[in-house]
Amino acid sequence: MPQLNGGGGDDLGANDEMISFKDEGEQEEKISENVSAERDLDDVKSSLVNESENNSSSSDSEQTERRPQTRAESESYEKTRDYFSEALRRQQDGGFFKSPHYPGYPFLMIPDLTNPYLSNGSLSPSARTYLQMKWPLLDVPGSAGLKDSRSPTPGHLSNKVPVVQHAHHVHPLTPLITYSNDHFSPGTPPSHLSPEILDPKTGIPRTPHPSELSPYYPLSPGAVGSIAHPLSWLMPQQGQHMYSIPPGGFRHPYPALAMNASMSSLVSSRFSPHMVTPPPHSLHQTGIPHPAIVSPAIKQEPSGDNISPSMHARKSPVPPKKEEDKKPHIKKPLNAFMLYMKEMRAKVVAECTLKESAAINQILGRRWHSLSREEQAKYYELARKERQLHSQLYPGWSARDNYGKRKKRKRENKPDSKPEDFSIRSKKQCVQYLPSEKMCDSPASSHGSMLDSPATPSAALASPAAPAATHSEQAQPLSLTTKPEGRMHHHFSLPGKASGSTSSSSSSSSSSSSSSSQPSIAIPIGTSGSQSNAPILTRPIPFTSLHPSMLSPPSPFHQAALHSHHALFQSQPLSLVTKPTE
DNA sequence: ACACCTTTGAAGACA
DNA sequence: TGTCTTCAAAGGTGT
Repeated sequence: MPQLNGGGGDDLGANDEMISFKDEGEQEEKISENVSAERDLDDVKSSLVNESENNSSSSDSEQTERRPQTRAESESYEKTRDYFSEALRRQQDGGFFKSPHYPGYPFLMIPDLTNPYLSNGSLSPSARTYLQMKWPLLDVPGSAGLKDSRSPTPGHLSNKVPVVQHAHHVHPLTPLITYSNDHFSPGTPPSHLSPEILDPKTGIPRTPHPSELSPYYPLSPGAVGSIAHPLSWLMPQQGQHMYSIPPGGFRHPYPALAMNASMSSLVSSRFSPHMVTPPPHSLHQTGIPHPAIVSPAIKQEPSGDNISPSMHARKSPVPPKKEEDKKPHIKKPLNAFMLYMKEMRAKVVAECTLKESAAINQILGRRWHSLSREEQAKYYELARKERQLHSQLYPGWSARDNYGKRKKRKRENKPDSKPEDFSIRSKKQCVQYLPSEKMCDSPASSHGSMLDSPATPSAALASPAAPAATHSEQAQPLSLTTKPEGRMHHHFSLPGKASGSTSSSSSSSSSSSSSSSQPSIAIPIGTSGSQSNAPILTRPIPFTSLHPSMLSPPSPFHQAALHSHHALFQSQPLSLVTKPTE
């Protein structure tokens, strides 16, 4: 990731981005994790699909739409996918995208001007903010989705549908690749089969000029050709928009909303006339708003966003005069973790039966730490671009503008906070949020601040300074096992109430309300100290988690120990604490 | 209806 | 400068 910083004049504060350090052992552990987890995950996914078929029609259609219907199809699909994956690799090697900084992002996002900035995924497909260009022929299952696109599937009408993905050869970012096939209109040629884009004026397919790929970002020129579009990250995977817009569309009350030529050309160049319907609210290209804009009226009102684009077209929006008075809510640009979270949420949801975002986020946080530095760097870079784009769109915007927009987030003064508690900082609480019955992964110990890295992600990559910390435990294969096994004796099995001592001591009683009903084993381990929330382990505690080496860069000795330790735990698939061993 | 929960990171506020 | 707070996403849960 040489372009991460490169002194490229990033004036957006990207230089202070931190990347959690992961030692080398984690890489191979991750590989092992993926390999070992894939089988289990596939099984679980299958079961999840079966469940979902009975549970939710939307989920059903989503799942069936993306998954092979039969075993024969599945096998064929697997083979085909492998084949194309290989082809993809060759293609990448061939330099189709030269020196891909983001080998996992072989897609282009197509903004959809129809209704690009609705706030949630409960929208029709046309409301998608960006469509994704996929690698040619890579997206085999997508064709299935494509053929079904004629009938609006609930899959893109709801963002709550877990999207099952195959774990094989799945880059952490691939959800973005596979999710939006059905957003190509039925009559549209399979745009994703070709990297070419359509001229917005003529509609003639043409090959995108490299300069068009990312004219937003003058910096990191090396990434321009490889990163499809920074705005692609504004397009969540489940038909959800990263930002919202007022139902009446944007009227760019702020001069900042007027995009400069390069921006508009970039956006417009992404559009296929087949895919873009006339803007229902006379949205000019130069008026393309950043989806961060959210009308205060609808910001907290998902239902209000569910107005279909057609409705927008039909009924005249709210008198613009009124909205001019209101200052639209410009959301903060997403940070790296948020980008990661948006992307991986569906996958985690699909892998687990968890639905609660709090629990999912714990898993995501853990996975975030288990990411390799390179992988994290991608998100840091994209977050940086996100911020830059945001700043370009809204030069005068400040995060302070959003202060107070939310109603009282946290209880500032927790009456029960104990002085000796490591949760002195009131921000976070040590709560084992994951229901023990459904736990598919234990939350990560939060040691982000502990993993202080050099000033830039790239620097972080070059000179890891973070401790080995709990990554050995973090990199445990994601297991969805729900039945206790013999391995259980490896960890500090405690009665379910044992967590009470931990959570009660480190968290407010109120905060544990959601998890109190399902007590899970929570064992605090060595904490970062700088991070407020105490890590809760619900797995066998790796000795490295407690080892002093976690507080310092691993020495070769420690690395060797870690490796052996990793091997040990790799041979033992993560046993989840599903119920107290009693 | 709305806040909470949970995660990390960015940015602002404040001492 | 360092610490703390707020917000960004998400969606189930609780009030």
